[in-house]
Amino acid sequence: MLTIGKLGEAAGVKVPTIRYYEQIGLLPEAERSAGNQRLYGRKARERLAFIRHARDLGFTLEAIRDLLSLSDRPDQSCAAADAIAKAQLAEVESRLARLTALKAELERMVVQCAGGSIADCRVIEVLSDHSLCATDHRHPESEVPS
Amino acid sequence: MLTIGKLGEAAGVKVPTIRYYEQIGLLPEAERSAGNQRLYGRKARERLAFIRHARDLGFTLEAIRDLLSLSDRPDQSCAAADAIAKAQLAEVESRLARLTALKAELERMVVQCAGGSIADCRVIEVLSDHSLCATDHRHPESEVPS
DNA sequence: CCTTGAAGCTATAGTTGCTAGAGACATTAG
DNA sequence: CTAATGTCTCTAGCAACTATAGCTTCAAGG
Repeated sequence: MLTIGKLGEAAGVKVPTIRYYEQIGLLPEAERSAGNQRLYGRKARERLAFIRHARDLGFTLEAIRDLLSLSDRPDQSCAAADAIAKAQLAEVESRLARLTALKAELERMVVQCAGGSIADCRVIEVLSDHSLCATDHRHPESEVPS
Repeated sequence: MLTIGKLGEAAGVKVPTIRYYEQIGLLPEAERSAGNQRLYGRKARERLAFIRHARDLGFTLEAIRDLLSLSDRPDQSCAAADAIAKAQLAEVESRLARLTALKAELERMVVQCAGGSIADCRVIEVLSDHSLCATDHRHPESEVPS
């Protein structure tokens, strides 16, 4: 049995994050020692590793909640899990596309900056005037996931 | 002079967002009409367009605050603005790299899912066991901007 | 056995960048 | 003139944590 600190170290998750996951019901309430400290066994370790890995892959906690409840029913169809993963893939692809466009525009901005004074700064200028953007494209919705 | 609604429409920014920008000091306090409604002139329009454009390019509000205060002093060196833009570019590039890796992994997960039952689901399996990832790479820090 | 320092506990509040709601007043179209 | 928007302020909520305060428990050294 591991204490919360050891578990966090093992899984690469910070201690308050583990407590947070318990609080929102993503992890079950941990067993407690005589002195009221949380103790974790193999199952909790595996569940946390699952969560961590899915977070690394960009799944939201909501999606992870769904995936976890699916993995608790191994006899059912895999379609739902597949759908969640596909949605996540689509999301990642769309973010990639947006970021790629942003990168191009930022690069142009930075390259054109001759290092003079603010008055001639391309960076400020481009930001001030959208029409100075390379093409007449409208900007992507936003680079930050909604 | 525009009302807040017209301004928002013109700039592609929602009304509460404009009020929020004013509240956090990104926009100056607006003039008011006799009936206490906000009124905006050319300068406010330009400033909001600047903010909107910078947000579209992924700059944080903090970075935008800096860029705005730079653009208010047109005689100074452009180096600071350049540095902010370069930092943003680096951030975007790193996110791109991470997302590209995620995409590859998600694609593998999805492709390998044969559509059987959860017990054989690659999606769940890969999430459960990091060692099933294609290579022995450690995952990127996180795909979500910190 | 006792002390000290690290690690754990709870609870609350802060972060970023908004968004949504309530309830009241202002403006405008018909 | 009335009804429908639009705007006002204020507060609370979202994701996914992170940080703080003030306490208790635990493990190791003297």
